[in-house]
This record gives sequence, C-alpha cells and structure tokens, in this order.
Amino acid sequence: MKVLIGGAWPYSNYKLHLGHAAGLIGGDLLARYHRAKGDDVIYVSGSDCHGTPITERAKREGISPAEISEKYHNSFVEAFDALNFSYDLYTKTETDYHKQKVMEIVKKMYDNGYVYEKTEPQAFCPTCNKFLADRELQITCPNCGRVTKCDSCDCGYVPTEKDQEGATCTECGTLAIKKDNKNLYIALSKMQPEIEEYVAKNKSNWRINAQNETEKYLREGLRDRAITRDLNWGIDVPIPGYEDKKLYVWIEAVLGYVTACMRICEERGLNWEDYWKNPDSKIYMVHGKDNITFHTLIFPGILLALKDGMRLPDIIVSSEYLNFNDEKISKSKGNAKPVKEFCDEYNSDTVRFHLINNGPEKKDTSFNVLDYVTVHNNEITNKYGNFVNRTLKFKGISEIPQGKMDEEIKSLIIKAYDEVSNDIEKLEFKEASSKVIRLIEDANKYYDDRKPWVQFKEEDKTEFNNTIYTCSVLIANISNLMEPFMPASSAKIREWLKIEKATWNYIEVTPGISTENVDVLFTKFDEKEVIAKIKEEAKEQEKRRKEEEKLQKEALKNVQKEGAKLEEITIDYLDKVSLKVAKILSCEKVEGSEKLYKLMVSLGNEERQIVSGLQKYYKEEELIGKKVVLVANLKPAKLKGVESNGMILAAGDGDTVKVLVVDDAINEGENIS
RNA sequence: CGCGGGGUGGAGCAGUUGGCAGCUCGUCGGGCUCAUAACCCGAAGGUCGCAGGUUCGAGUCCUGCCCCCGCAACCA
Repeated sequence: MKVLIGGAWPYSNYKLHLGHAAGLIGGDLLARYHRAKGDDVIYVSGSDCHGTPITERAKREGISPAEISEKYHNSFVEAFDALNFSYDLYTKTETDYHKQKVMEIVKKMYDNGYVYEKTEPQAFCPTCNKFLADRELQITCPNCGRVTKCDSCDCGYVPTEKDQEGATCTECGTLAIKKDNKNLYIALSKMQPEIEEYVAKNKSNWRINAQNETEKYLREGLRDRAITRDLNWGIDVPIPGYEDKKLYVWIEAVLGYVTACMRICEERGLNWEDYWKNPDSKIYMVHGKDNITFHTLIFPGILLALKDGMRLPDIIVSSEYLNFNDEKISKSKGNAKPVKEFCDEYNSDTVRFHLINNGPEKKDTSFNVLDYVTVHNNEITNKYGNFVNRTLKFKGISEIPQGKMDEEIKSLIIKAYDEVSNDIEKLEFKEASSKVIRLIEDANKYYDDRKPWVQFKEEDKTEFNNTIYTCSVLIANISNLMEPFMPASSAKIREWLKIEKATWNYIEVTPGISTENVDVLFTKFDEKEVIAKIKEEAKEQEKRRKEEEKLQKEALKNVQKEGAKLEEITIDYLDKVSLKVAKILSCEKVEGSEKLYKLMVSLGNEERQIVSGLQKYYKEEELIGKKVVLVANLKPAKLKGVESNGMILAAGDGDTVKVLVVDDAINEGENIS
C-alpha cells in the first residue's frame, strides 16, 4: 500500500518546543509503523517560511525575512534530528521548486473558476502607505485596558470589527483609515456540498476534535477566504494585477504536502500520482488542533478546485495541546522548552515515549519534567532496559544459547503485534505504547517464574538455555514493537542481535550470536539532581519574566511619550478632549496607597472627585487652592477602589513632578483651547 | 445564552455499545538475588464534581447547577 504522511509545517519564527513535538510525533510513529509493515511510505514536511510575523520579526532584528526563516528552518532540522524524525523529505516553502509548483496550482484554480476577485474596505495606514492585517493594528483592549493588537489580546479578549475604530498602525502609530482593497478569494462556499460529502465519508477516521471543529464550520456555512495578502515576502500571485501582493501562507503552505511529495518522487524516480491520485493509497495529516480547519476544509477545498482527481486527506491526526510543568506553553511565560535542548539534556527516545504515552491525544495534557524522569527511570529503564540487561548480560554467558522457544510466549508476542497494530490504526497511540510496556512486564514475569539463576546451577542446562533463548526472542520482538516509539534503542538492539531492519511480524534470533558488545540500553537520571535543576530553571524563568515585563513597560512608556510627538493629529481630534481649569478644594491620602491623593476640585458650577498619583511630590496643603488643568471628559475609573472623574495634567521626569498651574486670573471651569 | 474539552483512590490517567470501579507512579508488607538497589507477589486507599431523573441496575443515558481548561476564521 502507498502511504503518504504529512506532518504540519512549523512556522519558522521560533524554536520548536515540546508542544509542537507532541503534535507532530504521531507522524513519525505512523511512518515507522507503516514502513515496518512493508508499506511504501512517504513522510514529508517542511518549514513554513512566509507570512507577516516573520517580516515583523525581521524588521525588529534588522535582518531580512529570508535570514530569519533560514535560521529557524535550520533549528527545526536540528530539533527533528534530535528526536529522530524519519522524514523522507523535510524541505521549506522558500524553495524555487515549491514556489513554482504552487503558482501553477493557483493558476489552475483560477482558470477553473474557483478563485475570483473581490474588492472590500480594509484598514490602511496612510503613513506607511500599506494595508494592515489585524495583527498590525493596535488598540486599547476594551476588556482589560492594556494596549493590544487587533487579532487578540493577552487577556483572552478578541476585538470585534467595532473595536477597530480608532486603531493605530503598530509600525508608526498613525490612525488607520478604511480603504478599498482588491484581493483574490477562494470560493469555498461554492464547494460546500462536495466538502460536506468528503467530511461525512471520512470523518470516522479522524480524531474527535477534528470532527467537531470541522462540522461546526460546515454548520455555519463556509465562507470564501482571501488568498492574497499585502506583503512583499512570500510567493508571487500568478494572476496579472497582483504584482504587489503575495499568496496567503496557509494556502501555499498546505500545498507543501503535494509539492514535497512531487519532489521526493522525482528524486527517487517514483510517480507522485501513485500517492495523490490513487484510490488505494492512504493519506495522513498530522498536526495540532489549531490547524484542524486548514487541513479539513481549506486544503480539501484547494484540492477539489483543481478538478483533476486529487485524493483528499483520509485520516486526520489532530492533537490537543501540551502544557509544560502544568503551565500553558507560551513565550511570555518563557517556558517554551526547545526540543533540541531538552533532548540533549535528557534522552530523546524516552522523550518521544513520554510525548506519546502522556500525549495530548484526546485532551490537553501536561509534560511534567519530574513525571518524565519517573517514566524514564521506572517504566523504561527498570522494566525494559533491565530486562535486556538481565537476559543478555546473564553472568556466565557470552552468546545467545541454542534453545527452544516457549510456545505460550510466542503466541503472546504474536498477539501483541496484532493489538498494537490495531491501536495505532485507530490512532490510539497511548494505548499502543502501553501494550508494549505490558509485554515487557509479561517478559519480566516469565523470567522470574523460570528462575534462570536456579536453572543455571543445575547439571542439565537445557531449561536454562530455553529460558534465555525465549527472552532473547522477546527482546528482538520488543525492539520491533518499540520501533515507532523509541527508534534509537530499537536500533541498538538490532545491532546487538544482528537484525537487519525493523519488521512488523514475529521474528526469532540466531543462536550463537555474541553478547559481548551488549551495553545498558538506558541510564537512569538522578532524581535529586533533576529536582535541583528544575528549581534552578524556575528561578531563572521568573527572572527572565520580570526582566521581560520591565522591558515591555519601558517600551510602552516610550511609545506613549513619543507617540504624541510622532503622530500628527488634526484639530478635530483635539476637540474631542475637554480641558478645563479646576481649583483644588481639598486633598487627602487614599487609604492603603503610597502614591494616591483623593482630591475634590471645583469647576465653578460643579465639584468633582479626582484621584491623582501626586503623594510623592506634594504635601496635602501644598496642593489645596491651586488652579490646575483638568482633563474633564476622561472616562471615570476606580483607583484603589476610589472613583476618579478626570485627570490633572502634570509634567516631570519621574524624580520631580509638578502640576501645570494656571494663572490666578482665569476662573475655575473655563475651557482651555 | 460563541464553540469545545474536562472534573474517577495521595499524584497522573483508562473506562468502547449502562452489568461486581481499572492502570502506572507513590505508600505498606513479603519473596528473590541473574540484573542498572533492579525484578516478582500481596495489601491498604475511591459515596467516580454537586443535585435530581430514567432503569432491575448509571462513572457510563437525561435535566439543572458549580468549578477548571482550551479554541474563537483574513492570527501559523
């Protein structure tokens, strides 16, 4: 059978962390499993190199987007190597091959009438002279009051269309305006019936989350989506009139599954259509839950729009999210553990195992370093590693003896192949890995029941030989069964037992093979050291977090300071601000605050309560009687639980701050303009 | 009422079509000595978030409530 496995294309804007690996490891597991079964497997992925976040990062770091994406592409390659991923091709979207093929495909969609042009108003920055994506627009979050980008706020709020009023350009701070913009759209709505049919036919082979998420969007009705973006970094739009735009990353990145397959087939003299247009092939897509609809709706939509018999993904392996030490993995928390570093520090085989056995298959799970170490020490090293060692390094033997295989154990092994197979094909990888561990437990039980250390001392060594031979056969087969989960240790065993390659069927070993070279499979970690290390890291993380916060605060201050200077505003903008002369009538400290004063001010015909942070700079009596400038139409706010209905203007550098005092000749309540 | 997932012995989880509540770690007791103080056997420990309902029988189905978490389309 032909099997194509597409691992999600990581976005080359950060280092690959354990959360990403948890979502992708299933792909390698499937690839190794199908190869062992003798299927023709092509397993592809690559780095997603284009899109806005990369251009932003490039600008920030003062280098080109190409350099940024290349840097992270290389770090991905290292990370996947560290985890022993067995891609047939790991490429990137920034290759001429990919770009060329994508342009051909998009042209075809256009010619087939599934891509059309539409003009809609979009946010535009007059200063930068460009259209802005949501993430390039900045507003004050109506939910938490912090400055945020328009795609989503850290507090979890997602700004609506309406919140975008008054949004400014993140680049230069200019107020964004609406301007008509012409884009190409993919006509997903037109393909709804076909996509529905596809989903209905295949969803039973998908993880539940993919089924639910996909059906939700189908119920709401598919919307056509823009496939072009106002960027200068990406793949050219192969349609005249779009020379200043690029293709949307999600459209071209998912096509990577096709272009990468084409390319590796070309290299190996195979026909890519055997995988993509063959009714008997099988296509797996492996990714995290945030990727679901791109793989179950948009990608099938693209393939359908080609109208040339492309096979749609059969099996969707979408995982939930992995937390790290019970915290959500995030850059701001600084706990995004890079895969490469973690594998170097610990053991890549058992990291893989833990990512699978404790993986976010059906719901979010947490990767806890201490749990990992427990699994590495107790489950893997003690049960598996020690079984190998107590068998092949039995005191007094130097080769695998001639013996008779225990029939009961043999049938147990054959059953294990069946069951593990079954679980893997049902996408229940956790259960599959547990079944292998159970076989190892049975192996240890068998060993203990047979008591080879007693048999060894008897005159007739036949029973002893049978025991050790049976256990050696167990080891050989366990190495096969473990191949999808822990390939490095399986490869070691194959080398010791002179087994050519991993296969998915019962095998026996050749008696007489020397066990001289056999070494320990896994070494344990010292739990105390690990705990100390975790504490140390937590400390550093906290430190980094604080520094980060400080930097952010300062940056924000600077933006606020310079923002007014940089941004030119019109007179009507100023008219929105009501400045009035106010006389301070009374002043007292706000209870429990070292900064705040509660003031009563007079505006002539009304009195107001204002809370102001002047405690450090004035004594109460110094303020009373002063005529100051008040922002009178500021939205009321509660500071330390005390309501404030305005803001007194002051200036200073932080050490000395003085309020702006108005000439005594001006009456309180007068407008300032 | 935006959508979805979850709440099961100290910890982390499994429980498919309703039929005596399981697994791993940890704890306690025992055995063994080939092995990386490892392996094997046994025990303690849960009113399955709360309340109600359907049923001969509910962790499992229905209703209401409480709590935690994730996602929310021009953002990878």
